[in-house]
Amino acid sequence: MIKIASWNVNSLRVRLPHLLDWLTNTAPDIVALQEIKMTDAKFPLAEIQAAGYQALFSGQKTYNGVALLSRGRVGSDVVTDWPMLEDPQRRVLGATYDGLRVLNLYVPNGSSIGSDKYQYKLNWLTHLQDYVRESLKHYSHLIVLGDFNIAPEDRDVYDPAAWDGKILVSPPERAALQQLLSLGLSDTFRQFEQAPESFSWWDYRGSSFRRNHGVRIDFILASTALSRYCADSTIDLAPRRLERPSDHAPVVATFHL
DNA sequence: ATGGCAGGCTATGCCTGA
Repeated sequence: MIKIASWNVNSLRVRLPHLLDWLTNTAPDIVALQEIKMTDAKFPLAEIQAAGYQALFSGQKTYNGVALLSRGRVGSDVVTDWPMLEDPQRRVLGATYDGLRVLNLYVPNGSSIGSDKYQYKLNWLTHLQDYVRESLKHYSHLIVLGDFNIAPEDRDVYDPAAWDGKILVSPPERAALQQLLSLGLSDTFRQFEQAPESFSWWDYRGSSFRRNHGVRIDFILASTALSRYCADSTIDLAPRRLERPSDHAPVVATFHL
C-alpha cells in the first residue's frame, strides 16, 4: 500500500510545524508540496529528514517553489522544467519512485481572464499536456498531482454564479483540464462517493472556511492502469482548522500496490 | 463596486495569490 499526498503549504517556513505534525499523524509515503516560497538554500532539509523523509525541491525567492518528500528512497530521473518552455518560475517537479512516476505541479493562477498571466497559464497547460502525453508512453503508473488552480465543474465551486467569468472556472481553463484527463488520467477524488461541497481551498477573508465557501482545485490524478488500484482519495480538513493555517487543505490518495 | 486575509520583502506599502 502506498499513501500519496499533495499540499499547497503557502510558505514552508511558516507551515513547517504544521507539516511535521501532519507527517507524523498521517504517515504518507510521498508528499508533493507547492508554494514553498523559498530558495533551495533555505529548504529545511534537516527537519524534514529528522521526520523520516527524503526531499527533492525546486525553489525560488518569494514565490512558487515545489518539493517532493518521500519515506525511504529519494526519487530518481528528476525533472524541473517543461522541455520546450524557458521559465524561471519553479512550478514543476517530477521524479520516479520504484517505477512510480510522480509529477508535482503548481499550475499558474492566471490572475484574471484575458491578462498576460492568463495567457501564460493557458500556454503552460499546453506544455503540461505535451509532457504528460509523452510520460504516459514511458510510464504506465503515473501520478500527476498538485495545485491545478482550476475548478473542474460547478460542483467544485461553492457559488458557481458568483464565480462565473472569474479565474479558475473559465471555459478555456476547464477545457485544458479535460484535455489533460482525456490523455488517460483519472481524478481519483471523483472515483469515490464524496460529500457535496467538498473543497480544497478557502479564501482567508470573510470567514470563508467556517462558511465552507471554497473551491476544489487540488487534485491527485492517476493514469488509467494505476487508478484501478486507488482505494481511497480524500481531502484532510484538519490542518485548515489550525491556527495560522495554509489556505489549502492537503489531499491524500491511497493505492493498493 | 469594493475590500476583506496572508506571506514575503528591504518593506514601513506593494505585489501576489485564488
